[in-house]
Amino acid sequence: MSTLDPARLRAVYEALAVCYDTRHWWPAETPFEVMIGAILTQNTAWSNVERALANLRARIELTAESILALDPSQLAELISPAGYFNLKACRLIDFCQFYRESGGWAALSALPTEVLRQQLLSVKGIGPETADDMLLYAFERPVFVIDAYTRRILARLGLGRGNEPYETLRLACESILGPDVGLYQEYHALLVEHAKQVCRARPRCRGCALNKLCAMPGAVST
DNA sequence: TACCAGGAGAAAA
DNA sequence: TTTTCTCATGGT
Repeated sequence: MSTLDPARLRAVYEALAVCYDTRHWWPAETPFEVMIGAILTQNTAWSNVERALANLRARIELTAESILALDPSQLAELISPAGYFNLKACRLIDFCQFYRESGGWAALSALPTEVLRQQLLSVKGIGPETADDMLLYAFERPVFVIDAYTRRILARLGLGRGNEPYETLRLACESILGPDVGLYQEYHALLVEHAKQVCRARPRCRGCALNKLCAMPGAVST
């Protein structure tokens, strides 16, 4: 059972929206590049992912065929700034094989959202968060992304326990906010930006965009 | 030097 | 079913 309060969930968005500029938050030239970035950014700061993407762009055109044409060790070397390079090289290859065998962008983007989500999740190395990043930012489907920042901030505000199953939290947020791709993209970006810029340095959110919400009943003041 | 970052999968308990 | 471990570089 979710403890999400609809009014407070919307208030969080409104409070953050006036504080951060998240335009071009997921910078990419193509949807495929978004998907590659989603894999590379697993447990990795975006600044390091940018270096890896720059290395790839300097060497090849960012397509599934070009990545599959690379030698795995060569691919690992190019993406090394993003960390876990051997692991992520395998994941990129697995994903590119899936992408090509599924018929590429045209075929995948024609699938219903839930079917597409299950297909993405069937690829080794793509978990719920990575799949939902792809669905929201590449395929522009109304899927709310739950990441560690989202859990942390919502739990701190008393909008959850912080340990709910991924699907429980995602469906609860989607139910409250309604299917709105633009809102989901913006909300996720705002939560990440807020967590990066304020909450990490100030665990109690004092003086931050969510100051008033942190003081409301149910919020965690640790 | 230690910790964290836009996770996921496998192994162990 | 839940928890722990592994993968690894770069910034603070």
